[in-house]
Amino acid sequence: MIVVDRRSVIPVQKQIALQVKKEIILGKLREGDKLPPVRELAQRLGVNVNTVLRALDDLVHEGVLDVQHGKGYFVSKSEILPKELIEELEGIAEKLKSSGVDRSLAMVLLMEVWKGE
Amino acid sequence: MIVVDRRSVIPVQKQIALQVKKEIILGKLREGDKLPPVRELAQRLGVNVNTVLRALDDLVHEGVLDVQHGKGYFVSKSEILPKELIEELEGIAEKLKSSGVDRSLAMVLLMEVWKGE
DNA sequence: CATAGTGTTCTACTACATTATAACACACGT
DNA sequence: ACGTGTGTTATAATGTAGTAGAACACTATG
Repeated sequence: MIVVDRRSVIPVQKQIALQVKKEIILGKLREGDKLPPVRELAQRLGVNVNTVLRALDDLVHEGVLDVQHGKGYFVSKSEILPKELIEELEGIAEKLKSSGVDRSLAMVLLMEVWKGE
Repeated sequence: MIVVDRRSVIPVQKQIALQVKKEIILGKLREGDKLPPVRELAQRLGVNVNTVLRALDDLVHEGVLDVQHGKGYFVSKSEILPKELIEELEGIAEKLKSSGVDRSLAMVLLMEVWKGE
């Protein structure tokens, strides 16, 4: 399920790109799958077609999607994340919330601990 | 250590606010501690004074900081995060990286798993 | 070859984060 | 009372994300 949060500080364009990648890594979108038409996506998300277009173009440049003029956007590669990792993440999310950490702060902490790359 | 990433899609203003909160929750800034002068912070971070000011004002409104005209900004409340949680986060960060997940995608996954709030 | 479904490009407009610069206001030590 | 260090406010200029709307181009199907 792809959604955008208009209150977020993260540009809608980036949110869409990241959400598509998320769907892929969670295995909900698989190699070869066709994405909905850009106009439909735009309407569903309540954003402009151009915004969707720019998001998907970024993913094409990254090699995640594949586009065919007149046909549509397709998933070109998919690496699925182990389910255990997701569960582990869920556990940590709960603990952080219990400690009074909110979404944004959780992200910063994860980044603080990321190091490298 | 507070830093801003100019390439990030997250507004500098927000980055600064989040970084200060991070320093507090990690225990590096404690209740009553005085922050560096806004001009000094601005120079150190390579941003404009106004930007620092807006970031800190947000934190004042949140009740995290306390400001005294002519004196400075002070930490007004501090809740420190358990060290085990940090270590747990570090562990999962490593695993995610091994699975080819990058910074941005890691954030999206964390948010996906967050639910509620 | 006509039509419907798709992606593509362009231009104009708006909103907002950020910068730059300056002037103003409060606190404290001398 | 002054000067230095601090926060505060205001204005103008710039850059980028996002919107809106239209026209264009490719693909498949009948």
